[in-house]
Amino acid sequence: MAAIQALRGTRDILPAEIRYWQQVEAVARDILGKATYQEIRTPTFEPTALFERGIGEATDVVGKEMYTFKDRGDRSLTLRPEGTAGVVRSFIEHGLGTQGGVQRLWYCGPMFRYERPQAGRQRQFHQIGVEVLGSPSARADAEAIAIATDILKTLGLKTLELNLNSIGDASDRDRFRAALIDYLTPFKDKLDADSQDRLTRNPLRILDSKDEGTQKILDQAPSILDHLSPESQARFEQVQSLLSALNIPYTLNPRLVRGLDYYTHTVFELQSQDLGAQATVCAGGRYDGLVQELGGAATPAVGWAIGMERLVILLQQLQSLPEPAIDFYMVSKGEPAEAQALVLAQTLRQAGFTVELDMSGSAFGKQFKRADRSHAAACLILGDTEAETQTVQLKWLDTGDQTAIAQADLLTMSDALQTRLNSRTREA
RNA sequence: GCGAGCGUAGCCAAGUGGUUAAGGCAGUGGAUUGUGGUUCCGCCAUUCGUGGGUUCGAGUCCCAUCGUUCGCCCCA
Repeated sequence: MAAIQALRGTRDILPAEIRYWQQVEAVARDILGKATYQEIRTPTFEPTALFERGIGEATDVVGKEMYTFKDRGDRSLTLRPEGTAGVVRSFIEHGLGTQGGVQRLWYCGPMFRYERPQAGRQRQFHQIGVEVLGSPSARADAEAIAIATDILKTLGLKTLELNLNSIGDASDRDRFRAALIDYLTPFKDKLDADSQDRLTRNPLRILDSKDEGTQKILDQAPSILDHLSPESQARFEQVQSLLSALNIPYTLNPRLVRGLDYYTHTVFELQSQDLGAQATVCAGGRYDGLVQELGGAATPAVGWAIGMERLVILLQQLQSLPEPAIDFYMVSKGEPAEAQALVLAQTLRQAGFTVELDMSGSAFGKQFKRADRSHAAACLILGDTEAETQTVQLKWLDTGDQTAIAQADLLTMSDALQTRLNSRTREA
């Protein structure tokens, strides 16, 4: 019978890889905690209407990438394709904005989009993201970006490029859209097919077309930055000067536009040269209209999301994380000894040591071979003789030193054992 | 959704239509019946993602299907 395999676009994260995920989560948790961001967990499925209204019905994500289905109560559900809509729904539903002040929230978890899988792009993928709700200040944009770069830099990524743009507010964009259409229409026949199609549907998206011919035409196109209102422009300049004050280098990219409808003003992407076509590791921006769009009080907000799979790919290129260290490898043979070894292993674990118990029942020689391969600091050995005398042999694997210890004394020696273990770690 | 490449063991692979499917790593048994790292010997794919077809003969050619990789699209 054929074995059942993981679905297309889904994958298992095996123990050898999970260490990287845990490292990312630990670093993010620490940095976000220090900036007083609080974790929030929202459901992985939501009413379909939430994403249709939040992300925009005309977007590709909503139009052709959502996992949407009817449940047994005939409700239309969708597996979340991104994190922001759910967090905003929760923010409104629980009145998190009514306490005044700014809500700094972060989340992590799986997202779902029905796309053709590629390296760094799965159908179930994972994001870690933040949402800052309630501040219109440019400082909120700069703080959010600073925290993202801080997390990535702490993880060891030094070569990411920060692309920055402002797409202004709705009326800025209306004016720009008209100017862009005026400019592009005479060139319509020379644009690539996708861009021709977008000229009426979503002309801003033409700006980030990868087609060379289209890019050439765009060289002379009007820039969004020339169509910002004085207020939007001042706001964007403030974001830039704050980033400079934070010593965060960035590249102005007037052609950076986002595929989700809710963005306003600041948009940004952090990209790597080492990921192929899926280069964006972290992206986000301001979304001042979304809370109101979803039925809440008008609330300015900014956020971003990191693609975990892409980040982990980069980390694996960068460094190899060691296997977790084992303090003691428990070798035992013979029925009473094996029982005592189990009890002793539990006692040591409760005292804080990491103990691997060999349950193979194979010859001592084999068990020592495995002990060696486990890179444990020391072996604890129990055979018939030790079982009878209630002792245990302690053998340090680096020097080969071996001494007999009464089982009852092992815990009272734990400080000395810990000292010896620590000195070994320092040498290694 | 579109285009192209690739699927041989847990991993890396050789194999270019001719009969027993190299090799390495890992694993495992023994030399070594209570003491590791080296070494030596043995075992480890009735079968090449799956299903059809062509052929006297298919891992090798053809078709379909599934998976994967790269690009487009999209996006984190």
